[in-house]
Amino acid sequence: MDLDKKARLESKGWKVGTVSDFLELTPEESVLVEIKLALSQSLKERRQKMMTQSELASKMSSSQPRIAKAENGDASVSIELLIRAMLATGATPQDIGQVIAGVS
Amino acid sequence: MDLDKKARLESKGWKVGTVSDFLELTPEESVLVEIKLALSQSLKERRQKMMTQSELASKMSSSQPRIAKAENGDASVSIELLIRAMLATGATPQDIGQVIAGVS
DNA sequence: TGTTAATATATCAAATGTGATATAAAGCAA
DNA sequence: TTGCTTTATATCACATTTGATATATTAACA
Repeated sequence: MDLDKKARLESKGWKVGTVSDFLELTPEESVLVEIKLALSQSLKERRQKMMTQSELASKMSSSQPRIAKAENGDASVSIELLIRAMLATGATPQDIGQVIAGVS
Repeated sequence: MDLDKKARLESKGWKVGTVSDFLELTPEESVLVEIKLALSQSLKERRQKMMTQSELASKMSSSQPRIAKAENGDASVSIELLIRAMLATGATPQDIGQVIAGVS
């Protein structure tokens, strides 16, 4: 993973620390972050095709700002919320499984 | 979903309410619970083949009681923890994706 | 039986994630 | 430009999830 990716992660609140700290992320930690980012991206693509962030938010009783963070890979968003949002766009477990399986 | 399944969920802390409340769970909510249970089961099977709950807990700086809850589908366990635990058993994103895709 | 390892249950303070609100910024058409 | 819609950012009180600890239960076996 290059420094641009590191910078992108840091700007979203991911605590990747210094370069050496970053390189010391365990594979498990890295994979978890990558899973979250993959879900974020997929969510954004799906949602944009069919509704606004506000519409999705009310469908799942969340808030537009939280959807914005979810789609931007903000570190404060749980996988749980990402999956709930995917489901609210009509994604099936198969769709979600495929996104996760596509990581790494 | 039958009443036995409802009883099983309730005993683990899932707030499924009365029968009518239970039947009014949205498909999204049901699928989310099923994803969690599928991950729990897969985690238990994988972990049992290679280590104790305590060993897994220290691998991922969690605690043995939390692993027990994760494996028993307790409602207090997040998908995040379930996935972290799966990764700690050596599961790949493909493995995890397959478990989720197998739901429903 | 008794002893030990493994797992399950209970409790709790601290950390993390949450929706709500306000508001700023960006996009886009008239 | 002006309006209007959508998305992004900031803040915060509240709820959920957390690891830790203690302890109870179960399992396996001498």
